[in-house]
Amino acid sequence: MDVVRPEFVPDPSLSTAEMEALQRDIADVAVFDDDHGVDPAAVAIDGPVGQSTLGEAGDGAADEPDADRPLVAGVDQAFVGDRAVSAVVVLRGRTVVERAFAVEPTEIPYVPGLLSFREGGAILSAFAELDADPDLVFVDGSGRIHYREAGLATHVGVTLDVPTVGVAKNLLCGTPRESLDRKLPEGTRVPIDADGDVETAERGTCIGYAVQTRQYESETQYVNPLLVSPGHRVGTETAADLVLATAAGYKLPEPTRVADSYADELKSEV
DNA sequence: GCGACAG
DNA sequence: ATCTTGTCGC
Repeated sequence: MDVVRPEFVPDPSLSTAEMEALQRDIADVAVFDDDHGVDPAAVAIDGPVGQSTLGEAGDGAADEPDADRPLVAGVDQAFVGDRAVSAVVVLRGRTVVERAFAVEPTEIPYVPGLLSFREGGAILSAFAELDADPDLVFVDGSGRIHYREAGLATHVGVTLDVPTVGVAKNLLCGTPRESLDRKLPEGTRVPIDADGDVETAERGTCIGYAVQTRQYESETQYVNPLLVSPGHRVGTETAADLVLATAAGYKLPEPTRVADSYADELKSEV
């Protein structure tokens, strides 16, 4: 996959003010509505909990049950010393059809709100190595849940012009409509509203959801929800639907989970 | 000055 | 993100 909007490629050498200005430009062209053709039901991974399997080279369409299903990718980063490893995995249903990666030196430290300038370059390089063009990409981090509505998932989605969903484990900004500090049942979603920290959105606008993909049986112990938001060309509600549909018995959606372990695997080899 | 802050 | 042992549970 190649960059479609070169003017948005993250440049770590920009000043903070320039980075923030670029994010505003990105948010201006980002589409937080459905424009993707992916039916959550078509990407749903159901049945018993099981690991995604690597597709075999000789698989023909005849015995491939997922042949007509959408391609969904997951991307995740790991760090080795001063280098970032970005790993992309493409799934069709539960089958891994392609993997790609890139290793690049980290130019700048992590700064909340400017994550895409630290990790975006490696991600784009990994996608440049990818032959497939996925119908949807899950990115590890926020999308619209961001100070300028231009988080990592939005930045990557707009630059590649591919539908993306942001999946984060922690909340960057915004206010949950109800407390998340309690045990939420599996399948629950709690709206995240823009607050004073979100400069570009009217206060009260729903910019994402806390999504409970998994929960324990136990009464006292509980799993924290994921924080899901549109990256690009996906609506807020649909972003939550897609995450719930692709969570196969684990907290993380399957594409993200598989990209996670691939990044770990690469870390040992690099 | 103090608190908050994706990965 | 990363540094790390044991431990609870299916």
